[in-house]
Amino acid sequence: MSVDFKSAKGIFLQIAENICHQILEGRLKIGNKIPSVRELAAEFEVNRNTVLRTYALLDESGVFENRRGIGFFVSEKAVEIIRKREKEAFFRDDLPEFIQKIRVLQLNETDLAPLITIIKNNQLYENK
Amino acid sequence: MSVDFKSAKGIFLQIAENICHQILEGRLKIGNKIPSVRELAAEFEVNRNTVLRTYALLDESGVFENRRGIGFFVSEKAVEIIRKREKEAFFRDDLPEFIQKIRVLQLNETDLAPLITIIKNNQLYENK
Amino acid sequence: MSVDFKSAKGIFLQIAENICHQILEGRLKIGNKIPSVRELAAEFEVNRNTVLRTYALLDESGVFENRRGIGFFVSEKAVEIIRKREKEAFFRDDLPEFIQKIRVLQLNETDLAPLITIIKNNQLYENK
Amino acid sequence: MSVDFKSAKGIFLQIAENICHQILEGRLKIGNKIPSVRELAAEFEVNRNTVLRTYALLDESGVFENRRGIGFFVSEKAVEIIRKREKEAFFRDDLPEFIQKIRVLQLNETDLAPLITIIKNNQLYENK
DNA sequence: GTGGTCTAGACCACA
DNA sequence: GTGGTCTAGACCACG
Repeated sequence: MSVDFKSAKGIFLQIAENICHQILEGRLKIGNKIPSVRELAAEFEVNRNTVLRTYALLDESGVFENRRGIGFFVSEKAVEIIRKREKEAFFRDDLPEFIQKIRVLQLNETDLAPLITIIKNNQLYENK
Repeated sequence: MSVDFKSAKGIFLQIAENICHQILEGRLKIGNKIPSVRELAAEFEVNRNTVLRTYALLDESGVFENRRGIGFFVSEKAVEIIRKREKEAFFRDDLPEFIQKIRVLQLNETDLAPLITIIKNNQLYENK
Repeated sequence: MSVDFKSAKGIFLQIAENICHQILEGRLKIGNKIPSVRELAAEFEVNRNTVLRTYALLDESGVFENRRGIGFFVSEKAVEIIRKREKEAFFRDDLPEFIQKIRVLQLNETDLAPLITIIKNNQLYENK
Repeated sequence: MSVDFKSAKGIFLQIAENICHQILEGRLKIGNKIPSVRELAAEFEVNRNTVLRTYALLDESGVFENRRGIGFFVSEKAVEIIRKREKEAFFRDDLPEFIQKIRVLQLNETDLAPLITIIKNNQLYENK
């Protein structure tokens, strides 16, 4: 659990992604208490305000719930909200850009064989 | 041919990509003279400094050739350089990130059908 | 009887309002003993300190009377005090702000029909 | 144009409201450039970050549009968005709370005469 | 010049 | 103890 201070992505966003992935993977479950702002700031060796910004973001978007004077908790709809948000972003931004690149670079089935394998594996996985 | 002023990507980068893609697709050929900074600035409705920055970038990466007092031209190795650079970036950054997202979102063949079609079409294209 | 942990209003204030309204509506009468701090804390599922703060507030504003070693009681002037305080606050703060919003949003008789009905019903109520 | 440093409402929110009202009243029109963060900070005698927060808020909610390196502008849908947001908040929060208060205080037509007059005037205003 | 991020530290209300 | 706001100032990319 660490942060890339050199990345183009803001630290507060990296922390947000980190937390969201923990929720998606079930390491943080619905209703769980999130570490306090001060705790997480210490863990990531980051300023308190940076973590606060992450939490405010996740609070606004409905992933967190805030109980006054107690702290933040994983909201009931957290998984749903995260998955929906990421899916929308994927089909709106990532996929078109990716397609544009393979077109421009004229990449073929051979170049992208591992990608195709992975897509088919996801399929199998789901059918189990 | 336009620019997204709201995008997270720098405008000078958007213009650079635009020009590189024109070169890859053969709309701008080796040896062609590049429009002057002020022309392109007018076309994109953008500050001249922004275009200047794009040109400096493409010049120093070897895509452009600067003939003093005359202007910029598409360098001989432009296509080669661009393709190499973009291909490297694709396999180093874009593809792993894309695969990661597919995994997290558990997308299957059906979700990504259009993508697969495009990859196969690229294959055909190349066999011609 | 419950509390909104997400509200912007402090929880101790929500509880205070709740109690005051019970007094105004006659569900808690003058001279009645107030439940102990720990009882109320259990009922609202709230920290004892929070209830303590509510009681301190109502005590110092004269709504409660503290009989040492016994507990808190609804003071003789409770109804009078609450009504006066809330009325003042209403005409000083709430009403002007409400009018301001009606103006900005250009709300008309139709939009506010339920409100007008309620005001007229209050009239009838009083004439009985 | 000033800010109440003692108010319970955060400064950044007061500034946001201030700007939204200017837009609703037509003093700031669609497409107008907003003063830079630094300018407004100086005007309100407030820290740059505070104004930045206001602008980020209005940007996210679609009231502002951000052109990289140039500044913020009043978005096309600004009026629509503000009006919609305020109307929803009014009917969801303010109106029920207001009704609750006039019920508890048993206020009648006489007490609220000025309010009723204003509602009827809004009606007339609209019919013109 | 523009906005955007981060830090450090003070001060506050609330539980 | 919790989060929330504000300040002051540094540093960055972009136009």
